[in-house]
Amino acid sequence: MYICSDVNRFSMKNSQLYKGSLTTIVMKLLEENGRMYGYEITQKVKEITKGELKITEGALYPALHKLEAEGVLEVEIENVDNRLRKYYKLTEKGTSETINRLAELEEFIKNMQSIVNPKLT
Amino acid sequence: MYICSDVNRFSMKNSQLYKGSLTTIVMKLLEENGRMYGYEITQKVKEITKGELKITEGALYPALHKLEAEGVLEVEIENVDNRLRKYYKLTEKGTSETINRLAELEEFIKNMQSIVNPKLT
DNA sequence: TTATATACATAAGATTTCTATGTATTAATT
DNA sequence: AATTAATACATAGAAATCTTATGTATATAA
Repeated sequence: MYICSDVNRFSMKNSQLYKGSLTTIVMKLLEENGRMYGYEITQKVKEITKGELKITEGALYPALHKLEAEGVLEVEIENVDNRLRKYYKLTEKGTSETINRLAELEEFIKNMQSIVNPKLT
Repeated sequence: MYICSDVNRFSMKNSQLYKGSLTTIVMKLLEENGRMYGYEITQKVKEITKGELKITEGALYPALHKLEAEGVLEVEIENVDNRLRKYYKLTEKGTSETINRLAELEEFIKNMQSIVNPKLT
């Protein structure tokens, strides 16, 4: 019988703000690191944000599959220590898409800062 | 007969990134301006972001109703030029919630910048 | 031997947002 | 005079995304 030991498998209080930013984060990390597999992405994000953002598997894997279906990512399956790994990397299309996404992110951050701190604008 | 003249009533290419930030934006604007009505909020955001972010009515009005139901906002209905206006302002609870939200927003922006620009971290 | 870490997956439900439509008044344009 | 645009609210259906929960499987640490 399978027993699920639910310790730290999920994010707990991820701010609503992160909604909509998952694919941008994934694409940026892949641009930076060449290729990564799903689990590695979750760990990397946790590390970068000092544990503040925990990407859930239920969000990540479907997102990766969608990006692959859209031709943004391509996958290489490997076997490491008898364990399956699916390495993802940006396609050519994905690379140019990432440039757009990062520009959008910069604009977004600028706009949010304008709203939060209208004096500086 | 009613004819809908659909010019500029909706946002067009709002980045996915804005998903999840609507209530934070609304709360911050109300903290800043004391009280505002829905239409005013849409115009203010358009102005602040120089037309880049256009809040849709289909998103805003349900969000305002929900925040009111949660006790974050309270409403004062007024009649101006034969037109209905519903002014919203933060409740006491809403004011303290806003402080939390803005802290979360700062963290979020910091984390997103860490991801985009890992060298500076 | 039990739990944790690694590594994938999907389905149900909740939530949010977009698109489209609806009503109504006033102001501007043609 | 008639039409369009602007002001001001509203809601319903669909789409998209994310959370929660569950499932399978191997390797390692306690």
